[in-house]
Amino acid sequence: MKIATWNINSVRLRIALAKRFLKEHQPDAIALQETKVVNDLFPRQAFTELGYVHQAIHGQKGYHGVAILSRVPFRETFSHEFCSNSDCRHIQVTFDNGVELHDFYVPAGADIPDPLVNPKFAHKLGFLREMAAFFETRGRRGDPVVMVGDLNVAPLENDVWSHKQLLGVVSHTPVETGLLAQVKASFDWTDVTREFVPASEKSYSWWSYRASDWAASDRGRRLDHIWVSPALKAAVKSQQIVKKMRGWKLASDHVPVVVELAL
DNA sequence: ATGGCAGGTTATACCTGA
Repeated sequence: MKIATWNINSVRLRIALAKRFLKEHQPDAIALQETKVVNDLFPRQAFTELGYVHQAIHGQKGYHGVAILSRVPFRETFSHEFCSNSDCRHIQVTFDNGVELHDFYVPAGADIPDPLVNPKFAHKLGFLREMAAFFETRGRRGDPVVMVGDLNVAPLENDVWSHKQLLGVVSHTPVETGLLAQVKASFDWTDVTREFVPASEKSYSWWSYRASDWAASDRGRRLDHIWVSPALKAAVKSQQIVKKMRGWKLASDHVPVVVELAL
């Protein structure tokens, strides 16, 4: 079973890129973030035509929005509301093979890394705390569960282009990476990418639009993650961060991450 | 150290992203 995650930064604007990616990589399911569209206007047909006929969509106007598009059936969909906020930032499905997939879009947190003066940063920290509580409360750690999404935190030193220069920058501050570690511990998650890419090696999934030459400056961050529960750790066969897509015309600033599971 | 871009919106400037 192949699962992909991608912050698509507007599903309507990037439908051609989505088609190209799906044809090339043939995932069984793709989890999207930042779809930026209400459910009624979601381009369902484009995905249906490619075989992704099972669709769990949770969107809102203009911002955020998540969706899971799948070629394999799922029997259940659910969205949990975090921080008593109706933002569309989570959706989960349970496939007929028993695998439960969670798709998250964690708040970015804006610029100032101080929850006392920046309510968006406070929201981000609260969201991460609730994620940890959500999985602690869920229990049943023996279940086959996959958690993917734009977590908006680059946890390790080599998940950013300069650890020292980004320690005070939102996405890599100690309070954020500390909380993400708590989320990871809440379900004994395995960070799939780092099972294959050594911690000593740089790894990014996002490059800013603001660089004049994203590839030359290569100031990236690894914000997009695939985690698996202990029951699935042995089933992980490969992972790929599809870096070349950052260079496609009209690219998202995030690229997809793909995991292959022997299921 | 800084500035740099992109997407959406009852738009044509402003908010958000990270």
